[in-house]
Amino acid sequence: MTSLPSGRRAARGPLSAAASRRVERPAPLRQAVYDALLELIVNRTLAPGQHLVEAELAEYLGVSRQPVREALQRLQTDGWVDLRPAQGAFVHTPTEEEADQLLAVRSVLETYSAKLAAEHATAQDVKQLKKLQKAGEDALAAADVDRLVEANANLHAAVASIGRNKVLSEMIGLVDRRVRWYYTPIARPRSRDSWNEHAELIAAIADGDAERAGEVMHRHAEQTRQTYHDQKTTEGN
Amino acid sequence: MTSLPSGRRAARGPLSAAASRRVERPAPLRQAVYDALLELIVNRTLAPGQHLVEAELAEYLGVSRQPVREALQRLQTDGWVDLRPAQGAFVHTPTEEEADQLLAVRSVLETYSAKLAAEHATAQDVKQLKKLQKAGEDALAAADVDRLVEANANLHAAVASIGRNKVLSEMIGLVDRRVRWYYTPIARPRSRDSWNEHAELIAAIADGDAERAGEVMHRHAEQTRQTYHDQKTTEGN
DNA sequence: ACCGGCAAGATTGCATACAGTATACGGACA
DNA sequence: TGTCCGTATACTGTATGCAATCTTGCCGGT
Repeated sequence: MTSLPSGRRAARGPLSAAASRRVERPAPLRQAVYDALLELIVNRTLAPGQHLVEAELAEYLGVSRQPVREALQRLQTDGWVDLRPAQGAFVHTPTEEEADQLLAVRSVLETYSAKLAAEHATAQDVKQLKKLQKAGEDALAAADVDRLVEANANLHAAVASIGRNKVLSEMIGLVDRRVRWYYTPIARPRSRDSWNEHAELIAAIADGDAERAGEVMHRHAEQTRQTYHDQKTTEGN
Repeated sequence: MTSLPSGRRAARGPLSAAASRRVERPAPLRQAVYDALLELIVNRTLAPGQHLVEAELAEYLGVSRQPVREALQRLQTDGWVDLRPAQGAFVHTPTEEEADQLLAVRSVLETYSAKLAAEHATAQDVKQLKKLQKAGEDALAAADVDRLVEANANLHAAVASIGRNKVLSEMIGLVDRRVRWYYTPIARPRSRDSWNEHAELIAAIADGDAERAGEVMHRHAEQTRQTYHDQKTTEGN
């Protein structure tokens, strides 16, 4: 793949097949570049610490330096790259300290998110959660790690969105993605426990029991944090 | 003021006066532009909803469109402007809903921050907090609103920084600034109460009592939230 | 052999130029 | 008179160009 799907000039057929009701502003290239680069970072094609040269990325993606610059700057504010003045962009290198801080913040945010979810969840919402839970169970049974990771992310995102606090769920989205990036390379041993906790969580939300939902989520998050920490400290053996 | 202090080409005297030990990379223009624009937004020179034309801002600030664009994009991710594709930037218009969501998130984050502060505070830290508290009391006595607002922000920032969680304190910084922007235009009647709560908070932190510090901060934040809400609902009278 | 200075190449940061889209205005037609 | 359509203008999005700066490697001195 050497260039982006240039959706920019996508010829919109004249009312073709009742498609695209919405006005559909052409998404700026920088967004596509942002997504592409983030993907490359997350899947470690671009390694932590690596120097990202604007011109190279531009050529690789088939665009000019401009959108690349803009994407890199947003990647910086979102914590994925470090931008050193007059030196350029470097893929952010996670430290243990930072990972722990992120896990702590996530724990706090998601605990609150779970409480809100319990307060706001409709029958519809609960149904959706159970569906996501099942997807996770299936992935677990199939031992499909990729699907499991995705199901996990989806479930947490769903809980956040049920809380009806956009600011909160966007924040959780950002933090969560970074945490997973740090966490992924490490063995992920407690899947079974984790999904049991999810079941508990959903039950609490279904009951509208905010206190319990918060408590379960807190335990869940701290469990993860503990696991991460244990992994790290026994790593050198 | 029509142009930025062009620190870029600042002639660095050859080892002049032992100044600048640190390498001191020249701060990119976009950062100066970001600061300038944010100031203009916060002090309402640029009103919510206003269309920000890149060329105008560029001329006003004495730079090209490029750094302005980059600043605007970061202002977007930080929630100060909305960037509509092919239409440009508009100063973000706060909604009541969003304000409440931000207040809720801030409450959660600062509660945690207070707990951390209580766990980590050194004698030095406590001394600093008391100094900030005194600054606030002075401003209160002098009925100096500007200084009071600043003292308030400083105190909260100090508490956050004591917690030794950078991720957390940066987040609080962003959220807090936005909340203050929304909140400021509204009458700020509970200054006295607020600073009494600060005193309680500092006492709890000094005792290293995380539970109590968290509880006080939570009460403090929810109090503010309630005040905001009351103001809003009685506004039309 | 090691250190400091110097020059060449590489890369960023900023400015300018160009292309494409959205909005506003005005005239033709019902 | 009101509405629709076409054109003109304004502004954004992207590309390219230029100057300043950082980095690297080489050379001379010690």
